[in-house]
Amino acid sequence: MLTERQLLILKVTVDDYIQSAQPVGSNQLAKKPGITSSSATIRNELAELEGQGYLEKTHTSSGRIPSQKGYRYYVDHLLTPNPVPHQDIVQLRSVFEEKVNETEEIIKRSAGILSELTNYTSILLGPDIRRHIVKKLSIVPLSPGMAVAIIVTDSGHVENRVFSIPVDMDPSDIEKMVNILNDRLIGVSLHDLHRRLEQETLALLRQHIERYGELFRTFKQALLLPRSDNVYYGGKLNILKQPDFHDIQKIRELMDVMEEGKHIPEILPIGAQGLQIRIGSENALAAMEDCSVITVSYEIGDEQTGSIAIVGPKRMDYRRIVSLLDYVSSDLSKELTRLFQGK
Amino acid sequence: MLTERQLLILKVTVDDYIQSAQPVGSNQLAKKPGITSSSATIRNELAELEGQGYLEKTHTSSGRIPSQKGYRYYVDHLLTPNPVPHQDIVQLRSVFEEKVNETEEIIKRSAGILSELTNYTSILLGPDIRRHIVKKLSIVPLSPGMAVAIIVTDSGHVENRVFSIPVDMDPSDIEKMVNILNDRLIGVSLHDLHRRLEQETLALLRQHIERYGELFRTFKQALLLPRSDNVYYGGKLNILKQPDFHDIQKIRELMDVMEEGKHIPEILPIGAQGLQIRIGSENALAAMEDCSVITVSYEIGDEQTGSIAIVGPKRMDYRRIVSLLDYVSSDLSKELTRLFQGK
DNA sequence: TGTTAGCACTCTATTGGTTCGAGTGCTAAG
DNA sequence: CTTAGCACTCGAACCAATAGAGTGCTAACA
Repeated sequence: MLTERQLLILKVTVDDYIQSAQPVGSNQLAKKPGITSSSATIRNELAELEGQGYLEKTHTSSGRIPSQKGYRYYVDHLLTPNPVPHQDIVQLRSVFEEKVNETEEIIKRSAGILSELTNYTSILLGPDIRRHIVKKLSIVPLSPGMAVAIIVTDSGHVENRVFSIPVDMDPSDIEKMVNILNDRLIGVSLHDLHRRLEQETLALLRQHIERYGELFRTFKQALLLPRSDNVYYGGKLNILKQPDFHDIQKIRELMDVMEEGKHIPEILPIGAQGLQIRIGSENALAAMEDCSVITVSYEIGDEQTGSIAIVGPKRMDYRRIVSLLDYVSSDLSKELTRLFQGK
Repeated sequence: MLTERQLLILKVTVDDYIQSAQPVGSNQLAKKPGITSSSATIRNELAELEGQGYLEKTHTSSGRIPSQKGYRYYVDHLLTPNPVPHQDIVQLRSVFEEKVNETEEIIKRSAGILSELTNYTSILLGPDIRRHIVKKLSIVPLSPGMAVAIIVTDSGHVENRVFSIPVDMDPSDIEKMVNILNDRLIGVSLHDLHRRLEQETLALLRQHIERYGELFRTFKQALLLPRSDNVYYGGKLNILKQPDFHDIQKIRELMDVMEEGKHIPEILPIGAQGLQIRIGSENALAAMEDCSVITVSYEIGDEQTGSIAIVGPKRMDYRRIVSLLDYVSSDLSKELTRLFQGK
């Protein structure tokens, strides 16, 4: 195990490397405030830390950099929280100062601010819209063969799809259908919508509407494609600011992974509570083996949850980001719950 | 002016450079089919073309690369169209084969395919939504103090905003308001909506609804923010594939410009009809001085227009892209008009 | 026994010199 | 007007030498 002095040296080494991105040597460390030993002693300790796998050398006579194990130990045991600066708080709070009412918009803007503040990339995951409850359904005819279906949920989220209807459909039939749908489906979650649609309304529709078949089929199909995702990125380009990423090939792989929100399950530990840190190869994706991801969950009301993540180089400023995410998580939980609680 | 042989040499030089990204020398050119002169003659002609500003050297003893003027001459006078390959057509047509009915979705997917096909970045601009016509308005109460306003347009586009309402609002008053709004505003364009809202409905609302003031104010405000933009990008990351862009700083500037759809007016010649090519510094933005942008407009019905653009390096494959955009433009015009004409 | 000064050693990064090759411009002959 | 020939230029690649930062080890010291 590690002595007090070794812990100190490990911590200072990681801190310094996080700050400078340069391998750190014994002389440099000896000069740091808080360290009293001479460079020779430090050299011995560094050798020991390297022997135990916490540090690495880039080449035989270079300074040390933290290994994966070193970072892991650092975040698990050596991380001292530091308060979020007032300035950051002001900027984060600005999201709530403008009168923005949509959950989605708030989350989106938070992502932007978070990435600006950190110079890393942020990923915010909104609450699972499938748990939202149908508040109202409507169908608006557009042209003889087309109509748009609209679903409003209790959160104020609006889903809409254009679908085709029989050309000579009687408008009153559409109205009847909307009435039946609303009668039966208000209060149902989006998750259950499709099933309930079939179970509860099909028979009724058959009973009251001529030529319900074609209409019902395209309508059902329209609702099937769950298109909109609720992932918001901030500062995807910040990757380009990090000196750690100089290989254009690597950058491309990384941005590719983040491009379409397709790999979210692999990037974020969904469902995990509280704060999670994944360092380097702890990430599921090969493209992210040089990255660290810090994730924290937040809650809206008692049921719904979302995630906030920061993606940066392994050499990211863990201390700052952890504090920041802690703050944002509780702030977002509080404000979104407040916005939501009136339901 | 230029002789026949000079024109030939200029064309072959540009073609070769577009293909190889390497400065092209006299020996190389002499070997090309279609060129009969010796390398010495070609050297003389190259010197002449350089003298007239069509070609440049990267250093004293290098081969030639096209100058801005050279590219300009090339696209204006030397571009011979080549038919769009069957394979590309198949891929482009696939957008219309799936039953996607939303204009926006079609445009979005076209952007994706176009970028895949070209390995450049595509920007598609949808028709100006402000010209769309209101088909239906509705207000759905969410919670005591909140409601969501929904506007459906004739194109099937749905705009929605959450806004606050007086907490003890009478539900029947909201219904009245919706009736008045629909009565007066259906058929109005989104562009005129705000003005007409005030002119035509305010007096009526005052007459029929208690405490219309607060409701009307927040409703109006909600409709004011014209949030959603109708710009779709495809393959933003393709920039990273181009060997011309190796400087990470440049890449960042470029991606920055394209990030938020903020600089669209500067990137695209909006309103221009037909095909436009902007080469290098002909672009308005400094970040794009190493890029070329090829733009083509398309029409939906007789009134609405949009733009399709491809952004690539100056050394882009003008011939291929021009043909491709010509095709896509007419195809998109045709299909979207068809989708739309039933109105 | 733990700490430290001193020193030889290692490895990188930088610099300058050399060579190789592709390409040019010019001249003179065809 | 065209072309062969040749001297010249410049970048890229390679190599050696050097400086500098850092290490590991040994021996002296508290």
